[in-house]
Amino acid sequence: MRGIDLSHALGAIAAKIRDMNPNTIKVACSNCNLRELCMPIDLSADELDRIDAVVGVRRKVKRGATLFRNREKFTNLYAIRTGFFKTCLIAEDGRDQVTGFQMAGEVIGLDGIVNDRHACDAVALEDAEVCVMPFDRIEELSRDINALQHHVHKIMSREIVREHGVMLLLGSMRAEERLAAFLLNLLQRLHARGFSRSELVLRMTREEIGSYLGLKLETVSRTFSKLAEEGIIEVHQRHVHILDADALKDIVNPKACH
Amino acid sequence: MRGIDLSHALGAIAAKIRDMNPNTIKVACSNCNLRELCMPIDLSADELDRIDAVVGVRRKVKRGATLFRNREKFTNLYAIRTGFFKTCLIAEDGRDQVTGFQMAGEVIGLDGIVNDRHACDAVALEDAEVCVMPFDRIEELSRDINALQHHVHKIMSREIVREHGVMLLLGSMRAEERLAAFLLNLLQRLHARGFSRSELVLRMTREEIGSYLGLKLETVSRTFSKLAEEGIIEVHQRHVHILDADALKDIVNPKACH
DNA sequence: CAGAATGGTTGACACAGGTCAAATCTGAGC
DNA sequence: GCTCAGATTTGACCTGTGTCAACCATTCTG
Repeated sequence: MRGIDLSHALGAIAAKIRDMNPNTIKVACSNCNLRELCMPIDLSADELDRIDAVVGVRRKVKRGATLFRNREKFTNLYAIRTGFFKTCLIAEDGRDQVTGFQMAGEVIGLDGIVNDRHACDAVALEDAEVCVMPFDRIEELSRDINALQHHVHKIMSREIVREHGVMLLLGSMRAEERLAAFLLNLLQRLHARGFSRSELVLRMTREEIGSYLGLKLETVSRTFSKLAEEGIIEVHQRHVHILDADALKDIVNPKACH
Repeated sequence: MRGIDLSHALGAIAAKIRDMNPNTIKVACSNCNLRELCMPIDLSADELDRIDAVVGVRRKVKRGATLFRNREKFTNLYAIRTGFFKTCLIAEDGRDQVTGFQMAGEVIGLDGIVNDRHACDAVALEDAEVCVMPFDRIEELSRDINALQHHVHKIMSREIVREHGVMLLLGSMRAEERLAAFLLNLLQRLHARGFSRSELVLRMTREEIGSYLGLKLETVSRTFSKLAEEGIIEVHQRHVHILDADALKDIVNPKACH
């Protein structure tokens, strides 16, 4: 199959570029969940090459542009290389619900598999680059490579579990708890990527945070101010400094005695 | 492998029993989503047999009993044969969030794949019977049978999309809209199983509905009463009669002019 | 069949968060 | 550097749900 050889070659070139650029290496490998899709643990060099070939093609997405849209034909999953996305559902009556924020190393597009059409919009919140992974090629390869097969399943299962958590948040938490849980979640994911555990820059507006958390933007703003007054965080626009992470955890989980 | 032969034999016996009992046939096949897992379209007789073998073992779950519990080791997916389940998440501080209700033909347990432990409790809301499907056997078989592989992916993707919908509901709808959406969703699923489009029996308490919808039980009760006053439904305990389905749709989606 | 337990309904009232509005801040583009 | 649309903050007020409590209905149990 020429297609495979071609993308294999592209993969090899990409690997060379990665070797030359420390930042890219970091995102693509050791500090990156992406590894879970294209490099499950215990992979032979050959298997790794074949997976790399699938992940060969890249695509840039400008801030504000969509990676895919609701109802669009589904063909690819996307692994985020750099940048930050939101996924959102727009109801017929115009209501717009942010269903998630995705950062480097995360996989986006799983919603499209059921009906062969995407079921939400994916919008870049800053200039981004993604690895395009044709889903039929993933299915093909995961028939051969057990570890890949299982990792695809894990990624989907993880998304299901994540959404359970969001349902708990939306269904039973108050505004302050929601925002605290949101911040802790972002911090944890950013920290896993080598960023500070106490400092973060929000890539989204108050309105987008509010949509995700089931709150109005004014409530989000007020809640930020309240947490700041209490000395738990410092907020300067989209820059947030965590002063007391334990206090945040206490807010989310009142009973826990750390 | 003796295990396969044994469960294959069990599968054959089960098939006979199915042939003898019209009700069971109905659930297992034509009117059942379960078909999507154990019988993707376009399957050879041989493939079908092999899949049947995986789905061989059954398990009964009494009303109120759990099929699996949070943190329990994950080994199986379960296809519901008969009965009705809820899945719920119990936070450390005791908050309890119902994340879904599942009925005959639906698959339960996908949350366990990521961490090899279940991430929620599955409780039977009425006496139930499930098909036990060892997940490693499913993975094994889906390497061979492309249609099965794709159907597993679809089932997981469907769950992700369903949860997106719940997020929209929890994040941006008012009590009346939530309840209307909930009723319409149940009706649609029941109708797909051959039940009336205008009549249903709730298997869960007001509190469980409330937990799922992010409302308190009193609000659920009041909202039922309100819809009844408006002549849209009739409620007698857990029996609900839909008098005006269009009105329900209007409530969920105000702008739509049907 | 009585009594208890569970589930459901309804009312009165409180409050978290929504709504509306005004003022300020900010950064992208010119 | 200036400008303007968009983002954020804050205040005042309103409303939909939550909370608490009393009561009713149903089913379970001995």
